[in-house]
Amino acid sequence: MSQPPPQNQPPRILSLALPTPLRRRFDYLAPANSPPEQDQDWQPGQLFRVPFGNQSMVGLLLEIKSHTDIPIEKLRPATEWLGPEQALDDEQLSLCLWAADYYQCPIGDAISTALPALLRQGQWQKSQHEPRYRLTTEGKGLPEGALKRARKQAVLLSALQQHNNLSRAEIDTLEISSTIIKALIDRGLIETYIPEQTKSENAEPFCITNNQFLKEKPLDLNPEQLTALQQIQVESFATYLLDGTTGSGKTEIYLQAIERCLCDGKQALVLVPEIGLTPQTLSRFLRRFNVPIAALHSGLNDRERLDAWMDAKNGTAKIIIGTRSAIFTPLKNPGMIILDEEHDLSFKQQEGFRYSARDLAVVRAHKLNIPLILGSATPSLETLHNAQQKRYQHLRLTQRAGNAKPPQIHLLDIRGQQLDEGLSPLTLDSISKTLNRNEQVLVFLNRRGYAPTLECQDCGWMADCRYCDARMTLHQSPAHLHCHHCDHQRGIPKNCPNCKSSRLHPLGQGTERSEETLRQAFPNTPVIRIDRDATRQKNSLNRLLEPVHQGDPCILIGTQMLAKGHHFPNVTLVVILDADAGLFSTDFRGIERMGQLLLQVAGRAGRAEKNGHVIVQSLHIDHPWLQTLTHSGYHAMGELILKERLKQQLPPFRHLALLRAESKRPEIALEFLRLALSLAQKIQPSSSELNYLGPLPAMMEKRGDRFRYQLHINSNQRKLLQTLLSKLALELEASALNHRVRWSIDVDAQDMS
DNA sequence: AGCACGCCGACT
DNA sequence: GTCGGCGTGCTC
Repeated sequence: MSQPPPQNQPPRILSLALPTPLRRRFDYLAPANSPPEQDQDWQPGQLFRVPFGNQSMVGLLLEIKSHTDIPIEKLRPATEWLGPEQALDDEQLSLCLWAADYYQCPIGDAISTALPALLRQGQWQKSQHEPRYRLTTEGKGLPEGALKRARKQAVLLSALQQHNNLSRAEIDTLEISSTIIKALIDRGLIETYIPEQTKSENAEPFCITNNQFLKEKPLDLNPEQLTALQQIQVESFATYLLDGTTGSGKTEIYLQAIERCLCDGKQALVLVPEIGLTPQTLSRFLRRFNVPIAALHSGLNDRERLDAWMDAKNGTAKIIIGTRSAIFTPLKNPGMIILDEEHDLSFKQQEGFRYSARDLAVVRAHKLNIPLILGSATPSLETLHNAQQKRYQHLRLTQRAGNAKPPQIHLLDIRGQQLDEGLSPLTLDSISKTLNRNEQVLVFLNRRGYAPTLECQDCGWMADCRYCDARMTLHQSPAHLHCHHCDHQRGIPKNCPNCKSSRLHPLGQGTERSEETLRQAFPNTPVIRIDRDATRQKNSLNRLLEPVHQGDPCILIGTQMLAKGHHFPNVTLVVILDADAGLFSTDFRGIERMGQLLLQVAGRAGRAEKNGHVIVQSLHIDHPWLQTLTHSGYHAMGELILKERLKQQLPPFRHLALLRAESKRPEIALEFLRLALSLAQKIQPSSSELNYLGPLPAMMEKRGDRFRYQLHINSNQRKLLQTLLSKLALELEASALNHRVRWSIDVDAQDMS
């Protein structure tokens, strides 16, 4: 096919990214006995199998070079070229390289995050139409522990219960032979099927409009929505902040913007927070559009994920909906990126490759020259600041769609009040009145378990975690003490370990306890608890919420799981039990978080025709931020906090990176950070442009039996910070302490804990 | 990260 | 006498 390469050409050296935490690229010679003309087809983004130490790995080609700094005798030939298909196209690769550089992460880590697991292992084979195995209805109805005597059959059944469906190759990894499979098929417990592509629900288009992509008529927009939609230019890059209160119809604007994108023959990439990708969210897209939609959610197995990825890559899928990592999805005809609830913390990965999908969305949209829409009712201060600086176009929606009015927020002073297990008499009275009107109540308490701790009433002892600087939470069902920071669990002591007293009592309120109290106070009303413990089983959230959607009077009690994405049209009263938790946080973002959470929860009230009320119980109702938030709204509070941040030179006015270190031995972690500081000072002495703070203990110094410290590095120039961090990371990696501590760099850290 | 090599305690 | 603890060093 191509010309043979000229003679006497210097050796071609393959520079690869490998899945190791080393901040290096690895150079290899061409695979032995590869036909010489083949290297004409080699391109960055392709995969090669290579020997690494005494193991074999799949690496991604970054560059073909004729020269290397590594002594030539150390180079080993690659084992095998895995073919002309690019695992990452040029655009994705450049995004990964940018991100690895910006977030100070080894290139291999970044690429591993961007690739579906099967690709990472070099398993390309497309299996879109390969048959898969799944349980039949009969197989699903089988009680646990059935088939005791047929061990292998039981293994396959439980694997299918866990993964929904498996391919032949996946079954083979369980070392299960085809006779076993056949036996189960013969017994009618499992069956094969050909997986279909994700299609829109019931394929016949409704076609009310003359638009072939729609099967449902778009909703009418109010003037505000119309203005916002008209300002969104689909032809070129711009970032839009779609800033609208809960229920103001942001989703409808997304849908109509996507419609324009589809008409241009382009794809839309939609990112939602981790908990946001509920079946309801997805079904709204499926109802509206008559095009293939790929959903990248956590329930997919490796094969399904790869298939969805391939659909996006070859352009079959027109709309791609996914969570954080979906920002790396390949797009054949990219037309638009939408990122909903942009303030949500789940867009920032908190470990390993600590990227922000929101910030990468800006970078990617810019490179692709396509629009990006960031949506939120409570935008992060970074984003508000960018909007103020005119880097983002600020589109405001202030009216609620339909006739819904914004909920009224009442601050309720609970100082000196006789509380019934955390509920004030006035609160109980309001709940009662609401229920009598046949309406529903939502009680928000961001603390699961029965009580935050167990206390001895004689000597003051409290149930501390052995491994953390924290109290163990008391749980009632099942009864145990549980550390929410390290997952350590133990039984509940009968007597105080300190003074042997038997007067051990729960201290404070958790959702379990509030549930109990509310049940006692309102014995004739269903009380439904929603938190991680109550919704552990698959689909239990939907099952629990079913009666709520029926609309009959009930009380919902739960954690922040209730704050996101749900619509409860008949909830007219929201009670926030403990608003003070975020008020005095040591994290400078604590107050911003509290405001967001409070408004997100408040937004659940009164979404239909009925007016909503919000009661915020607080010991500090005079607190200026709480006052501003409730009387003047989120944006006024945002302005206030931004002024404070400017004064203190905190983000978004300065860029902040954290160097974290942890070790079982505190002195080693501290020693590491002191070394880091002295190395850093040599590279970039402190000045007004860039300075250091620390080493400081983390907010929770000991966690999971490790002592944690951090060095804060902040700068007014992103470039300066980045250059310093790159050099520093290399020196730290080469240092003798490298392996003796767990350390990481967190650029634009969101969670300082 | 893995994985090897290497030098000191409690076990068949 | 060995198994195995984790300190140290290397991976193109």
